[in-house]
Amino acid sequence: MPKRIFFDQLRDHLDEQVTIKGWLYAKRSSGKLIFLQIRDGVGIVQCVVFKPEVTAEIFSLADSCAQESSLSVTGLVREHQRHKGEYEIGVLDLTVLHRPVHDYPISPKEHGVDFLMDNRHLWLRSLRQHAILKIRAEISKAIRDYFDNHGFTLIDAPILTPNACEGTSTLFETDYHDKKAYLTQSGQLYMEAAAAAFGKVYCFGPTFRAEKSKTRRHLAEFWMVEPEVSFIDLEQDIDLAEDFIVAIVSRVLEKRKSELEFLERDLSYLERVQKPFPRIRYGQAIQILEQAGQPTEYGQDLGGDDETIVSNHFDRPVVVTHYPIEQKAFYFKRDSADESLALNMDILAPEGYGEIVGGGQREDDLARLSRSIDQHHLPEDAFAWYLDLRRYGSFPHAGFGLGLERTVCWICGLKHVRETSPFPRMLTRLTP
RNA sequence: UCCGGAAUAGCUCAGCAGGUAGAGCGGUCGGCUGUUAACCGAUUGGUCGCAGGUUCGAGUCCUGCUUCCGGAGCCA
Repeated sequence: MPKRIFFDQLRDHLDEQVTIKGWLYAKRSSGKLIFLQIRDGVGIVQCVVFKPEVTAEIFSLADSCAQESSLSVTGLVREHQRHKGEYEIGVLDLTVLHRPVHDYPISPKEHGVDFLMDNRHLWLRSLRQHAILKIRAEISKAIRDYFDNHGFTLIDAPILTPNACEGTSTLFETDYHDKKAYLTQSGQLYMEAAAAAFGKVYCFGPTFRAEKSKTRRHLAEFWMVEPEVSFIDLEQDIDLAEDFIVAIVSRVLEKRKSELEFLERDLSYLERVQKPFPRIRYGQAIQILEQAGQPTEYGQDLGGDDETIVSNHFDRPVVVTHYPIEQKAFYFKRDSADESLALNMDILAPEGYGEIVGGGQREDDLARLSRSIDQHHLPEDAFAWYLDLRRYGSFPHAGFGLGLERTVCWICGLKHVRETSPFPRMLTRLTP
């Protein structure tokens, strides 16, 4: 039997006999011809069974295969008769490795979201999900490559934590040898410790939010990358985030263009993602909202609609800085020019995709940080180790967090983050 | 938690003013030598989400519940 090859190797085996293994994606037949669309995890190839070219047994075997049967096919690689540059296989031999015990639930026609999510383990086999998750994998790799190539050290943050990192969101509670523990919602505080040890660090892993959020932008479990850099200020933090986002987008455009095109993504939006990003202050965002006839009171946080209006004013991601300090988490440093403002920044993705980055400069003064913990009604003893970072060689530092799924959602141009995760965990879904 | 919407065949849906349930797809059988969500013919398929109520009669009207969807708040 000829060597088994994958579909991206077909061009190297033109006019040769090969064996491929995969699953039957679709079948069309026409009397003496059967077209088997077979997926092998890499791609899809058309296998043509022509009655005069195979035994009667092979022909009826091909005719009897149901969707998602696993198959081994041996045949001749040739150019597709209708589509130049594509390859097909003229079948000579066929083995059915497994026949589905029931009809495959996902037909080529339309399905509802709930049904598809119930069948997420099978839905992953579809071309659309394949394209999205290939892009997700590319973005994950681009994230690692960017930081690894810029002098950062990967420091894995713990998943199980004793207390809230930020104290605002609800946490998933679990039992830890008769004590309470919580699933992390951010690795940031640990990254601050690591930044003092390694200078430039990042963590990249799953985080958890138990909020009762039920929107297109929320998951209960999502991946976040959080760089933290010693001796930089807010401006340099924004420079980093900007350079980083441009790098990710250009990598996907370079490596996953065919997937983006399959998803019918308008690439011009992504090609416009170049430095510099517009930078506005929270106060200016409020003005934009007023002019747009969507007045938001100064001091209020920007809602989802507000973010969309603001981001629609620009053709690329927009950086919004200097929010009122009361709105932000306890660890942000105040602006020395106006103590009511935080040295923070959010980056809003274009086209209404909302906040993909949140970050800023951290409070590095022991007394001020201690007071802030107090003002936020947080237990100071839980943050004793964190305050130590301000006791022993305190240093200005800044960082940010970027949500992987929201970034994938934006780059792919999807309507909902649930398709960006292989097995999304949401308010109403823990399975499969 | 709040506001809005939905639940009918395996899937996606239709079912008007209450009168005993329908299409497409899928499955099955048959036809076709180039199909691309193939096509053509036949066929299979239902506790109308659950529990009450109104009525001679409820998929349809009313009440409660459940589940899901969209959004708000919160956030990445």
